[in-house]
Amino acid sequence: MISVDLRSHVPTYVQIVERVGHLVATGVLKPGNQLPTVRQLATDLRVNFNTVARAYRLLDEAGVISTQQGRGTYVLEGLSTVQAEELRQAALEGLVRSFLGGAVRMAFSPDDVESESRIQIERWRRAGDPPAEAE
Amino acid sequence: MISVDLRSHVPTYVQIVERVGHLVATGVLKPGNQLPTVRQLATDLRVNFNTVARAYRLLDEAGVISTQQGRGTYVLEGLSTVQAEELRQAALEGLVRSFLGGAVRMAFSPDDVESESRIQIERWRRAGDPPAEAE
Amino acid sequence: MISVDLRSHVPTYVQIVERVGHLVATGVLKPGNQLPTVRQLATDLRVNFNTVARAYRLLDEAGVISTQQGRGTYVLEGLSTVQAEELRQAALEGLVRSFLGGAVRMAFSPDDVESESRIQIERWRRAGDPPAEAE
Amino acid sequence: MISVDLRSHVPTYVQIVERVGHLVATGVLKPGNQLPTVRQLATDLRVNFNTVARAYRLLDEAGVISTQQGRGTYVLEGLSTVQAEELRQAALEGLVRSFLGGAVRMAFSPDDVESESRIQIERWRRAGDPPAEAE
DNA sequence: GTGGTCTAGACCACG
DNA sequence: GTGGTCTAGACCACG
Repeated sequence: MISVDLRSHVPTYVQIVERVGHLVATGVLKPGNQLPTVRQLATDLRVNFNTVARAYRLLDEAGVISTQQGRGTYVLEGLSTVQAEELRQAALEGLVRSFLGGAVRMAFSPDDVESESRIQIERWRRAGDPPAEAE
Repeated sequence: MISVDLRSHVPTYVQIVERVGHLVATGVLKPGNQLPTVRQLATDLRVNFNTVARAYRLLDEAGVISTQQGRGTYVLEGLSTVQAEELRQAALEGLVRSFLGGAVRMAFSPDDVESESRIQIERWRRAGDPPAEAE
Repeated sequence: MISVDLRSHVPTYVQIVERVGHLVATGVLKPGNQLPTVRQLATDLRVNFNTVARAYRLLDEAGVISTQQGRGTYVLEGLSTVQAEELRQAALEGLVRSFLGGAVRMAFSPDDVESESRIQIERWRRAGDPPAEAE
Repeated sequence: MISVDLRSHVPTYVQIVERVGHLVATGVLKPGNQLPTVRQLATDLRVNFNTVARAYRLLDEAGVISTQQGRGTYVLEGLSTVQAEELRQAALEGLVRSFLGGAVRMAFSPDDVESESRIQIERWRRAGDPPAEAE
């Protein structure tokens, strides 16, 4: 259910945060559900347990999950669907902002950006996957 | 003419590449024009010598400028408007790809992405500037 | 009569020690009274058997209760009101010491600490409950 | 200027966060000042550099310092004395809240707590140091 | 069994 | 030179 791409330049622990955050936000993981243990997920993903622990710690600080010493890690009860949706929306807005920030620094116009985005999103829709990122 | 924001999380050398690339692409820097020396620009921007050197090396490899040992650095003569436009287009495509890659990792749908992009680009068009990136 | 908050960051076994110690100190549990068995209390509180066992062991070591193999666990006969008060006093002193230790590590002055304590204790007196701890 | 107690049960990285936060809050470290490098401070404190890095990361997330890849770590320019004071005040309030929370769980009265606090703070004032925490 | 802290050390990105 | 990421593994606290 959770997978990471070790060759990506996005740190492994960030990928885990994104994946788990997504599963919670979309309701695949429901409030109260136990997450895989730190060591179990580390084994599954073939990464070090510290890497998973770091991701879980960030998710805990973000109020998405609740870590209980010696008992395990659980999706936070208090997180309503509304809140989950808000987290997701905030993440999307941040993503777009940082994208447009890069475009502005390179002096692209809104028209440039809109047209190229339209093309690639359309390709993504058809292919089921977006064009691969350059290495 | 070239400025960088040291507090930004975008690496300094990337900012320099973007700025110079932009100045060339928009014709502010014309073929044959001499760029400031690495040492001069490093002093002006108050950044490390190696940082500017790395940016110039990347621009050289991209065929935007030509570094001539002992003579200085020049905007490439041979760079036609067409080529400049191609470089610019490639940069834009890369930007969009990396944006969509992030969206996929967080499992947003093409619709999600399209609608949020549309909103923020529209805001950018009206304001002249896009929403600020988070710190 | 005994309850714990699993979401609190205070370890479960510490909460049990505190609760039982309190019930004894205030005379709700009197010398000779039998405590629930480890297994019974663990079931009631929905916590691990070992957690209750650890709490009972600490209470035993502190001379508050007496665990008699195969017979059950009892509030100590020999515990006079005076002794109970001494235990209570020792607990309070430990609490204050650890509080002031934290303040010193963060370099607060006695004046800082005294004034903030005064404010919150006053609020507690009026409200019947002190300000909630952060999650 | 920064010291830690490796025998304390308070994690080393938390102690570093507290110390540095304090130095900033009291103006000993001023906005723009560079902090010791991660590796340097680790050597000085005789702890692993990862432990220091973790503390710096937390301070960065808290908006106290600014970490600049390859350049070093600096006290954040934007942090006004007012903000620093607010951070400090919030820390003190949290400390007192968690102290009173413990007292309530053990069923002490406001009077109990006030009187014991008064005694130990007075001792601290006279001795220059508060009573040592139990091991 | 489950998570937390810490170390020693490799390798990398940025300057 | 400076910070970041990751690993392998020890040892601990809590359950």
